[in-house]
Amino acid sequence: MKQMTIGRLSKAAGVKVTTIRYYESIDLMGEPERSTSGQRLYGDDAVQRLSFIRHARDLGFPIDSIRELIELQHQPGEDCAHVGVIARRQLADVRQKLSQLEALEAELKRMVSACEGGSIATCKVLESLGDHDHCLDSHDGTAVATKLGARL
Amino acid sequence: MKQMTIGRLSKAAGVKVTTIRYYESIDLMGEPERSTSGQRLYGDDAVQRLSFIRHARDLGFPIDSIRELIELQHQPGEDCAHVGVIARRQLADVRQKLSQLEALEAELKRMVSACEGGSIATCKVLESLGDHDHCLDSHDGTAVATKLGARL
DNA sequence: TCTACAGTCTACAGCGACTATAGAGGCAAG
DNA sequence: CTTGCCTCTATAGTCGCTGTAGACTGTAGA
Repeated sequence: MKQMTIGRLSKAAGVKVTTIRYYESIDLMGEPERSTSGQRLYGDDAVQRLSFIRHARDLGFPIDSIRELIELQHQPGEDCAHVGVIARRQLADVRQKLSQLEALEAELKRMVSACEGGSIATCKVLESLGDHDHCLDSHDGTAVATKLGARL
Repeated sequence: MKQMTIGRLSKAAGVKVTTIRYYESIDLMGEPERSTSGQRLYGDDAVQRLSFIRHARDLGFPIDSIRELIELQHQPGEDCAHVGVIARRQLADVRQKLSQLEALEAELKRMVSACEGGSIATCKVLESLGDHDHCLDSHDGTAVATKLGARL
């Protein structure tokens, strides 16, 4: 099989068609050839590249990091220290999110198990949420969850 | 102190001024009174409500859940079962994200420690990313990280 | 009173990484 | 030829804010 349509590429790499087109629009995937009727045609190299992107996204690498990694890939002679930096940055990011999520888990668990039914008026969950002085965050005005959701 | 400006409310609840106005625009915070010159004026109840919102956001509750919780708060006679459902849903969400992040952490750690320097051509990190058959995800075409980032 | 300067106002664009929708045209099997 | 899926472009929406521009207001010191 020499050339495949976007749908086949999509299945081969496990990335949605619309996402592939999106990647093309942000220059993460190069522009493919086109059939006479204008349909995109890809070779096997596209599967490789897209799988790479997908795997990196699965690991939470932001698009810009993936762009860097792909550029580095194309300079096989260079030292891979830079790659290590990017990967460790990502690992640190994941670990930070992990510890924040663990704190969230603990508080939610506590809240949920404190609730033994009854009326809204005495609900421990709402009480706990309304509690003004809680423990989770430094007071910089940004929600923990916001930080968590920002990337990854 | 009877009435406070948005800046004071911001400090009292630990939520940015712009965010408060945003909450107003999406009807999460009601419209406050205004001074003759048009500045927003809040009472202490606003601090309560905003702190509640902030705490819930810190725990990753999506805005829509918070809206539900606030509505429930205003029906003190009702049973709090619904509150429990919302909280447990959030807890389940957090736990799912935790387990995905743990898997990410493991793979990233493996990748990073496999890299002992050298040239790009032999870099284990890139090799690992390029590896077509990896283990993380079911093949539904959505990146794990996407799911993680979606909410929370 | 004048002058800084911080705070507030509205309206709208931008972020990241897609997803969804509309409306049109293409392609292969029956 | 028709059915039905695939592909095309372009645009708007998602979530939860954040940032910007440009104008006005409120307060404290000289």
